[in-house]
Amino acid sequence: MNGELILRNVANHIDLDAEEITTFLSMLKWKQVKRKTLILNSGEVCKYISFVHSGVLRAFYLDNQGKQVTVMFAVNDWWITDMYCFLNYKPAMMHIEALTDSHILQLSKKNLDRLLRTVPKFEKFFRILMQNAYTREQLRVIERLSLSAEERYNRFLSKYPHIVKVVTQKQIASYLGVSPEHLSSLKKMKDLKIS
Amino acid sequence: MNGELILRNVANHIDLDAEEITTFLSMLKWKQVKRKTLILNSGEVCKYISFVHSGVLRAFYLDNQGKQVTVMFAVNDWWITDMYCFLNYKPAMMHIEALTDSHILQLSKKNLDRLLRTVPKFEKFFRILMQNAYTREQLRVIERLSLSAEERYNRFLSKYPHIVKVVTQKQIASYLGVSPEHLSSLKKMKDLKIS
DNA sequence: CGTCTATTTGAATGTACTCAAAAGCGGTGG
DNA sequence: CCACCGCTTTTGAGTACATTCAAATAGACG
Repeated sequence: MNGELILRNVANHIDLDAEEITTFLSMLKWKQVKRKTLILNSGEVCKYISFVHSGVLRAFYLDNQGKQVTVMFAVNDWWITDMYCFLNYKPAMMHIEALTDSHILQLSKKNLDRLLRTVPKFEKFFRILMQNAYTREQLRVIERLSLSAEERYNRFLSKYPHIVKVVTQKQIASYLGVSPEHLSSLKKMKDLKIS
Repeated sequence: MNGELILRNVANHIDLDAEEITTFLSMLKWKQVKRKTLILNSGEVCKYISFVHSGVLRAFYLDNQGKQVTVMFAVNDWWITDMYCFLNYKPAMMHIEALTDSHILQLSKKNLDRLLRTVPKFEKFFRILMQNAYTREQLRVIERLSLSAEERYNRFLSKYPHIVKVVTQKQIASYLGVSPEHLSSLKKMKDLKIS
């Protein structure tokens, strides 16, 4: 329960001196959340970007038929927020829920702006964060457009084995864009092939 | 044929003094490309990020069945590259072609790195560029997962009317993830509804 | 003007969805 | 500690949406 993990996360991309570390840490708010808690509700302003120290969170969008669309999962050492709404002070489109009891560190938009002004190095850090998020999301688009449901499922399994262990199949289905029933039948076909 | 457009693009997010402007411009390479030219081929290292001064470009991915998947369009005042491969010196996954005769300004990875070191303000500029790219791509994922082909087509029409005018229907189909035949029939159904 | 590609049209096919019901699993309270 | 409850997963049938293939038409470019 200290800031080591997040500091290492930052240190992957930029070097901070002791004072900058203090400034940064002072802007973060520790939060402990229980399983099934929503840390963000659609409609409310998304004030924070959250770093997951431990646990698993999920962002999802409720479409107009009430279906949950899983936008992202976040396990420890990941950042999560409704980025568009966070950056633009807009009401959130997404919900963010804890899938397990979790410890998170929250940085408010105000503190982020202050941080970027006072410690410009963080511009670089967030540039890289955004770069990675962008290229990951672009790859997801490409895979959605060029791969079958089965291939997408296999890639998910090999890319995020640690996530597979901790989320339900229904949630994976809604991330991949297939119905849970169909995902179930894909799994069955896979088993038949093996045996 | 001067740097006004790109300087205004940059000035939207950061303020540069005369010297910084000179430095920046000196790192750019003007290029004139004819319709149907590939400025990037899949497999070759993606050396440049390109700013479109005039014309229309398209990035696409060739899937293992030889089908073209349109990753993005870029009209004037937009940036385009195979971001992942550009940033990581990897062989490109995409092709980038000019759909019309175009004027572009190219910034090499080396110059970008140098620019970020010598004019740190550009960290902010590229952070914002990446932010916008990320949130746009995330919205695309959400729309792909929650909207029907018809709705996605309608959103494309209203969001990118200027692009609709200059690209073929087949290319739009491959951006939206539907077959060109099906997009054609969607259009027909729309016409019937109106009349 | 001729050629090449895009678009349209229609038929047959397939992939994935919806709906309904049964089985499995985990968490909770008695 | 066990029994029950609720949610997830599985299974199957029927359906819908979108694809593939083939052929005709229309448009764009040299």
